[in-house]
Amino acid sequence: MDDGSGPGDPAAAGSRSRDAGMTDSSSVAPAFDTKLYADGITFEGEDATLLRAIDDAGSLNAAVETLGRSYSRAHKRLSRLEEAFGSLVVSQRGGTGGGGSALTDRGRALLTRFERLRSGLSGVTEVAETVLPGEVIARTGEIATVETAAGRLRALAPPDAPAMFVTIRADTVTLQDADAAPPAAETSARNRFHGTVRGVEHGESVVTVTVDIGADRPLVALITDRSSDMLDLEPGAAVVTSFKTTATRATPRNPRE
Amino acid sequence: MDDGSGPGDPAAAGSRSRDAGMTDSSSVAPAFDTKLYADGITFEGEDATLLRAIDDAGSLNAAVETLGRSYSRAHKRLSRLEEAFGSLVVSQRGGTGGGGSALTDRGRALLTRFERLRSGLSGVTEVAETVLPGEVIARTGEIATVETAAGRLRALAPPDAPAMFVTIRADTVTLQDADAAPPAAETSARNRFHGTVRGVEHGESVVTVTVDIGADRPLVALITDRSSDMLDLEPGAAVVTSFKTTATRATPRNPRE
DNA sequence: GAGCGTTGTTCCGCCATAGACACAACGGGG
DNA sequence: CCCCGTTGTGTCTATGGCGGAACAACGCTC
Repeated sequence: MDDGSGPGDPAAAGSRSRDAGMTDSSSVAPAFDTKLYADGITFEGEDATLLRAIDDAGSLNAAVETLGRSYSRAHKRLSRLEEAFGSLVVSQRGGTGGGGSALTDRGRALLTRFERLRSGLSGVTEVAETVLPGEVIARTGEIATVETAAGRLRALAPPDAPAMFVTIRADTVTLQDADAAPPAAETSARNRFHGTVRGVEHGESVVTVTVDIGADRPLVALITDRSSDMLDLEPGAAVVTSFKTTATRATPRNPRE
Repeated sequence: MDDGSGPGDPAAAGSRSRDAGMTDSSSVAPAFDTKLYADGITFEGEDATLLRAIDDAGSLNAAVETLGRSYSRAHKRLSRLEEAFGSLVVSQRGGTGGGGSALTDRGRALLTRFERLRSGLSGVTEVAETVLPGEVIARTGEIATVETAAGRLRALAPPDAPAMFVTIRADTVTLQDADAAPPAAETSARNRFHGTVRGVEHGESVVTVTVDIGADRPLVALITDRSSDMLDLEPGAAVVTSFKTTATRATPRNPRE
């Protein structure tokens, strides 16, 4: 089951135009399936909803009823999952109400583990990012130095590709006051660019700031409104942007992209 | 197709013990499927490998031959994909060698977009993280203040859950010299904890540092060896750890976990 | 002891998916 | 002009997954 766009419809992730697809390149939305692998099978979205339904309903029968699935299949699936993941549900046959099923601690833990992973993955698809084209000019191990329009930066990069896209997640970008910017030496070395604020877009309690750093596309930073107030950000303001190299990733690109 | 563990076998992501599954809770490995959604269908891992094979082989026929798939199915799949994503391949019927197929710029761009997404998602499953249990004590919009064993921190959190797990990705944690730690006011406000280095594990050009910050589990930070040298990190050293609240996510947990 | 609703297990059949196969169209090369 | 290998299209078939149904076992309640 697709759970790549948070709860509900995968189409909800990006605003798409229904008509085209031919011309509008922005109509393709990133998505993903969350999985937990063990021993040979993977615990997926459908399995998570099944466990949740059992937890709610108190019986496998009632669970598959509400989900519109078949009992036999769900039971088999549960058996296979328990071979790999251990006991997930305890079932009583006979007794009050005819019996029932309930999640074990392990089953409940697996469910929260799944949700935790899903939350982390959803960050990749939901958070804005800026991608800068560049060329690798040096490399030490898994870290490459990439020359971009904004300047040189260091990022995790796969080997053997001279042309790269560097993608910088907005939630990893830190903004600092341009005047009081501390010297780079006394913190963990980081990618650091001076820029001027282009736009400030307020969310509920979070602010998306676009900063011109000399590239053709601005750097996007996601910070709390509290931070935004402290730095009193407004268009035209000078800021220092910084982001860790271990948090930015480069991927190969076609040289003429 | 499963691509949640990088290229190849999904089992490669975590070292698992083949025998159990019953007792070893760490034998479950996170994984994912990368998807690009457009108009009604999703471009998935299989589609990506098909496009790559076409790009390599120069013809759809040779591509499906090397992949062991059927021509008819691959052709139909391509047609459906192109309805949603636009022209992905150009094909010539007849001519030298009987004809052939090649990727369009759009097709190649879709491929790199897919790979870029996959790279970002793989960061979630590959990078170490520390998860701290805690209780929500305040909330403003999508940001919650969570009380943990290490102290209070702020994180993105779903509504309506008092008990939370806060997960902090190692690549979002910044280390600073404890002596020269700048005041928190002049940067974007961040979660900040004093701690002492417990372990330093060297990778190829990257260092994993575990820092005791007062919780029962240490905070894990992933920094470059260059940064590690500058801070001259070693067990027992005092450091200041900091991480952005927009980069840390909280997920509901069972109160007794 | 009968009734009830659940678990646990098996078997059957439907249907969607994918491979296998066939065949026309195409266009350069020998 | 024929040959070739590819594209493009349709059809047949096998397989796997899933729903549906049937039935025994179970244990509390009445």
